[in-house]
Amino acid sequence: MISIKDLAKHLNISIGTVSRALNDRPDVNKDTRLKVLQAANELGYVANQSGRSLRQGTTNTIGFFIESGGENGSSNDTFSMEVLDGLQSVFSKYHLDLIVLPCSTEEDAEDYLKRIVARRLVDGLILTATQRIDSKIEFLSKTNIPFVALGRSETDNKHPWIDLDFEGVAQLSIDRLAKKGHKRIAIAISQNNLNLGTIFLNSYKDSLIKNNLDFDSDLVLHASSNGEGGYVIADQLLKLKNRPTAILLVHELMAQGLYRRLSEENLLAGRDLAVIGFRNSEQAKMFSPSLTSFRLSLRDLGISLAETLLSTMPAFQRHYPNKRLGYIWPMELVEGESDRFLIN
Amino acid sequence: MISIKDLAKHLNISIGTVSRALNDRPDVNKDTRLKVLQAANELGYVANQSGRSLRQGTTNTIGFFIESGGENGSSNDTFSMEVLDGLQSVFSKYHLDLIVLPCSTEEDAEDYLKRIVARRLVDGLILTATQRIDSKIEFLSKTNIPFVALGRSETDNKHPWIDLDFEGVAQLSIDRLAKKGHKRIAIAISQNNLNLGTIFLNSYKDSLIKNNLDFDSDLVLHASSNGEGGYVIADQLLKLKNRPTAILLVHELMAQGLYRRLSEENLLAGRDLAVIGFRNSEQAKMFSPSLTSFRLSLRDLGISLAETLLSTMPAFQRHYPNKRLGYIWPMELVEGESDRFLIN
DNA sequence: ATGAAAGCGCTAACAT
DNA sequence: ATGTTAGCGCTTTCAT
Repeated sequence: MISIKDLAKHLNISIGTVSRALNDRPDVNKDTRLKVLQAANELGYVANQSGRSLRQGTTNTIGFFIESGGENGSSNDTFSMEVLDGLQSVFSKYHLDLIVLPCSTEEDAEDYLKRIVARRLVDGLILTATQRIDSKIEFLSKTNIPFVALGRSETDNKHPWIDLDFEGVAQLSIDRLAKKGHKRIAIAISQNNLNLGTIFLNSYKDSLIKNNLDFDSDLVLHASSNGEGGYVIADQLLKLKNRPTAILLVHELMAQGLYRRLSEENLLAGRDLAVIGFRNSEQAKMFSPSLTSFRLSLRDLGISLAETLLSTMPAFQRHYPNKRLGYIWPMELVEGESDRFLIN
Repeated sequence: MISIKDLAKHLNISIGTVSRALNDRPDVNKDTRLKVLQAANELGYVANQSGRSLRQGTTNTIGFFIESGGENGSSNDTFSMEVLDGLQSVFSKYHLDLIVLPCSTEEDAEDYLKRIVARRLVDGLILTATQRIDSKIEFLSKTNIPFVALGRSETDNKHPWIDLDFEGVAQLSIDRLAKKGHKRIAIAISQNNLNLGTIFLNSYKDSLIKNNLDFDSDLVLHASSNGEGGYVIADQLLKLKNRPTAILLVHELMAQGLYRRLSEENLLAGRDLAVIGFRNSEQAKMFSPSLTSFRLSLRDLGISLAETLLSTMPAFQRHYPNKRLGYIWPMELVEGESDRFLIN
């Protein structure tokens, strides 16, 4: 592999000049710059990142933290891809590379982050899998590495975050169902430690009150955020002596298992039970009946995450002067068939 | 952030000894080593990766290449997570970190890889999104960076690869459907450039011949590998004057849209049309009717990918002496309800 | 068993 | 505008 020394020798100029030319410094002759860039291109020279990082103390790399090993029911799969693309569309403007840092199930997330930070692998981090009490946030706040969290947390150290509008979704859903005459509305929330469950549940309660509906703890169902979880929830729901007429899901994947369990009893969403899912994924439309759920642009979310992060990084914040610290990402109702019917 | 110099000063010994102690060199006093490790732990010292990389010419990092921006219909989402976990379970034994390298839709994959390789970001690569003719493979073969491809390619430069058993799936499926009396069996393949489509289609043809069934090009349907694609395919299928009685899907996500379109005509998979999906994801069981498809352990696949890669890396190949270059990953039929019925 | 020092590739400060 | 050189943090060779 070719180094800057080789390139300089090849051109018969000093490595200093080569470096300056490649880094677009102003104090370099136009012709020289051209020659250098051309030679670099021809010989396929790209700066060794370790050399640069060591010298500059910066890696030009942003890390996107996730937890691998989808067994735990999050499986936010398709989600990430589009978000990643949005992130990259911003970072690429500043020649920042995005890498995904998957923390294995076998490793403690905080230990993992400690290693990443200490090794100086990235200049900034995007955090996911935010928990209600989150040691990752606590740790990162102590270091001075810039980061932005996807998801609110009660562990709030004045760090920037963006979260989905769980309140809005819960409220709009309950309002809508109440208007259709539903009195007993269940809610399916995830059983893991993520913060969103709590937020969603609280908004659900508030919205019930607003609509003069009674809260019944029997109607709060817990399961994992996937198809299986939906099946379990439908099963619990069917066993209730006083069944709800509607249900609100914290994760759209749950709909699959829910529909399945209903069909086993010859019941149908949108006829026997009103169902509202959470995120309007590409799949929502393909359910039968199609799932009423909430749309958001994941790519735009990625863009906003990137901009928020950059606004906290000294080298870039001039580009993004007035970013908010916390931001609730709006979601828009997409009417489906799954909550079509009215209660007399 | 603390450096090895600080640590050495703190302990009143030379940085050479500290380095040796931390790297488990034999020629260091037991007590010294203990003291160093303890101090490192206390002060939270972790070696700066750039410094190490620069000196050693190695990064102790493996890259997992993917293409971000799921619009293109691959959306292999949940897939990756489990594979990643398998990979990490192997790499962690050797203190190798795994990072995911998402190539944005806006960037050419080969250019992206060139940058990654030239910057010396990783010691080895796992390639995905393998194409029939794949410039990524061609490029990587020219460099001397170790890599393993997930997916076969006609661009074969004696590089290691692992691929799913498309032949086996096609053959078992056709045999099974033929045995149930089906004479007209359609196949839904992906419209992108990935190699798997070709392989799947060829095996399908071969298996038809083996079962004395006629090949009809009308029964080869193309669409994107997602719910939407399944909808489109069902639509095409319904328009055929001479409809097939069974269909084989190259991607299980297609089943969603297919079921949907069928339901719009009051048709049902497993009663009016036999459907066999590809991978038995967690979702398959949650379809109604449940989807006959093929199981594989993604975690084990990840483990095998990792081992294959290591077997080509000089520093590790002694641990994995006799790995094959190419390997077809077996898949096991899981009977569902979607192909239940018999043709008289 | 330990210390001293070279040098990996790069950028930036200083010199010219 | 260009050349020269120190030094980022680390490992490893050569002394001792």
